[in-house]
Amino acid sequence: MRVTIYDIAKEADVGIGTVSRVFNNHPSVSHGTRSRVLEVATRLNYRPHPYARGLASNRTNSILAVIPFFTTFFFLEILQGVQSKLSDLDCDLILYGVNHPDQVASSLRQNALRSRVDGILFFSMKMPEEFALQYLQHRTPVIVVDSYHKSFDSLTVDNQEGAFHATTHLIKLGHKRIGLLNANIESAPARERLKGFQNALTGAGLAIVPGLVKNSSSPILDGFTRNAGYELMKQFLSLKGEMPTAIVVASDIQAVGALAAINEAGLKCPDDVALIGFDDIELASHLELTTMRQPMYEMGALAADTLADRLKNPKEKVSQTKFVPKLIVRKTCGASMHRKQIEAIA
Amino acid sequence: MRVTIYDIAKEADVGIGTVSRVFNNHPSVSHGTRSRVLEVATRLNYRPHPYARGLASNRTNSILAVIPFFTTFFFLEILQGVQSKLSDLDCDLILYGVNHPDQVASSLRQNALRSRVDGILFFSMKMPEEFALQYLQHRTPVIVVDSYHKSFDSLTVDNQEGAFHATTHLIKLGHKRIGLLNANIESAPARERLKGFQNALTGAGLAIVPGLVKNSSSPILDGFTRNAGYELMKQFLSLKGEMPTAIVVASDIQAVGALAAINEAGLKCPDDVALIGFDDIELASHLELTTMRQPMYEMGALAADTLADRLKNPKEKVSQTKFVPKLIVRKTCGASMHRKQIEAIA
DNA sequence: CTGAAAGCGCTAACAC
DNA sequence: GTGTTAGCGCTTTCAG
Repeated sequence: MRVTIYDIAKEADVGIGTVSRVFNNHPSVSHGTRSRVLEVATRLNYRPHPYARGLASNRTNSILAVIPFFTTFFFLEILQGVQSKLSDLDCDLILYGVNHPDQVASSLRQNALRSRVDGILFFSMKMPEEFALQYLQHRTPVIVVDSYHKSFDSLTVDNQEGAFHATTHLIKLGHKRIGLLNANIESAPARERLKGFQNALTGAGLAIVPGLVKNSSSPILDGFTRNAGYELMKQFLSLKGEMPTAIVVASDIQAVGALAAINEAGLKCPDDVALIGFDDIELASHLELTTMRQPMYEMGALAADTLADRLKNPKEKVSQTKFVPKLIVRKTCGASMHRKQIEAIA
Repeated sequence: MRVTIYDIAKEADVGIGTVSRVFNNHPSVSHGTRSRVLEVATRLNYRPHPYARGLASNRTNSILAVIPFFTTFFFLEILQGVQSKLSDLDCDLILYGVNHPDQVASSLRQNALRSRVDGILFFSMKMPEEFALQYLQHRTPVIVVDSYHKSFDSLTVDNQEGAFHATTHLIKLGHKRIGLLNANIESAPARERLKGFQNALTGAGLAIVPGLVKNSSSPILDGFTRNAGYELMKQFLSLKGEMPTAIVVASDIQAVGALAAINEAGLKCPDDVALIGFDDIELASHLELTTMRQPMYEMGALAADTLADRLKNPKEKVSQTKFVPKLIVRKTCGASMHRKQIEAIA
C-alpha cells in the first residue's frame, strides 16, 4: 500500500502531527526531528496525498485557467508564463478551454460543478456576471487577464498607448496620409486603438480624415479576423490615388488578410502601402510584419504572481495593471529599408 | 458552510449512504428515494466535494496531459480534441508543459511529486524509462501520443504512408525529378518519411537519386526547424540545372524556411520548384502550402477515449493505433493550376 | 433496498 | 517542541 504519515511517524518514532508539521514547513519542529523525519520520508519514498491534504486543509493547490481556445495566438505563451510561476505556487494547473466567446457562460456552468480550485485565471473574455457573483461569494480569487472586471484584479494591455506608438512610428517614418484598419468599434480594444490613433495624429498636427478610418462591421470575433482585414483592405485599395501611404491595422490577423488583398491587387507592401500590425502573433515574424507586440509570456507570469499575492492577502484592494505593447520593427512599415532613419527614431 | 451529504440526508430523511449511492448511480436505490434525494440536492444546491470523493474512493477524476511547449503547432488542436471528451470522462485536465525535450525527465520528476491523477496523456516525446517503470508500478494508465512505448497504448501517425502519399501526389502531377528535404535521419519520423518517399519512387519506377535526398544534420529539434529547411533548400538551389522540379519536405516548418530560400533566390514556388509539406500547421494555410495534414484534433480526442477504455479495462492488451495523414492540396505543389488534373487524381 | 459505521490521509487545535 | 485527537466529506462494506 501507499506510505502515509503514519508509516513515517512510526519509523521515525514521532507523532503524525510532527510529520505533518515537517511537510508544512511549520517552524516549531526541532532541527534534529525534522531531518530525521525527512530522512525516513525519502527512504520510504513518501508522497503526501494531495486530496487528503486538500480535504483537511480546505485548500486545493490547484488553480484553474479559463482560456479562449478560439484565439490560437497568445495562448501558448501565456500558459508558458503561467507555468513558469507554478512551482512557486506549488500548484497544479487545471485547464479549461472555451471554444467560442458566446459559450463562456455555458462552458463555465458545466465546469464549475466539478473542480474546486484555489484561484482562477480568466483570460481574454468578458466574465459573465453570474459567475463573477458566484466567485465573489465563494471568495475564490480571480485574476482577469486581457479583459476587465471591477471586482477582480486585472491585467490589461494599453491599447491606446499601443496604437499611439504604432501611429507615431509611421509618422516619424514620414507618412502623412495614414489610415486605420480597425476591428468592430463596438469592442473596447477597437475603441481604444482608435483613440490612440487619433491622439497620435492630432498630436503631430495631422488631420484625421474620416474616410481613412475603417471599422469592421463583422460580428465574428469583433472583426479580429483575417477575412475582416481582407475586406477592409479592399475598401482601402478602391480609394486608388486617395489611398493612405501607411495603415495601422488593429491586429496581426487582420494584417494577414490585408497583405493578401494587397498582393492580390498586384501591389507591394511596404512600397505601395506600409502596414503596422498589433499583437505579434507567430505568423507576424514569418510575414515580416512590423507590429506592436503584446507581452503575453510576461502577462501569464504576472497573472500567476498576482494570484499568489491575492491568495496571501484576500482583502487587499483590487489592482489594475497595464502593459504597454512594444514596437517590433520588421519590413512591412518600410523602416527596414532605412536603417539610419530607424536609428534616428530610436 | 457548504452543504454536504449529511445536510441532504437529514432533509430527505435518508442515510448518508443512500445519498452517496444516488450520486454514484448505484442501481440499488428505489426510484422514489432517488428522486426525493435529487430534489433536495438541487434545492440545497449541493455539490459533491471532489477531494473528499477522491480520498474515499481512491480516484482523482483528473488526468494529466504532458505536452511539449516547444512545438506550438499541434498543441492547441490536440488539447481541443482531448477536452471534447473530457466531460464524458467527467474529469479535470491538468496540464503540464515541457519546455525542452531534454527536460522531460527533470520536469516530470519535479511534477510527479505533486499531483495524483487517474491517467496520463503523454504527447510527442520519448517517455523516460524511469517514469515508464514508475507508472507501470503504480498502475497509472498512460497513453502515448505521437510517440511510442511498448508498455503503453500508443497513437501514432503513419509517417511512411504520409510520405508515400505526398510523393505519389507529386509523381501523379508529372514530376520525375523529385527531392526529399528531410530532418535529422537519426529521428524515427525522418527515417519513416524517407522510407515512404523511396517506396513511392521505386513503386512508380523512378530512380532514387542520392543527391536529391538531403537530411538535416542539425541537432536542434532533430532538424525540424525553419532554419534547417532554409539551409537544406539552399543546397538544393545550388544544384542549379540539376535541381529537382519538386521536393517533399519533412515538415511544414522546414517548408517555411525552404520557401524563404526560394524567394531569396528570386525563384518562384511552384513555378520553379514545387513543394509539399507535412503537418499542416497554421502557417501552412496562410502560405498556401500543400501538405500532409496530421489529424491532431482527432488524435487528442482518441487519446482521451483510449484512456477511458484503459481505465475501464486495465488488463487489456496494449493497443497501437496509426493515423494516416491526409493530403491537403493548396498552391505550392502547382496542382491548383490544374483543377482537372487534381480531380483526375482524386 | 437502506442505515450505520469504519475509514481514506491529512491538518489543525489542543494539551502537555 | 511534540503527541493526541477530532474532523474534512465522501465511499464502501456490513447488517438488516
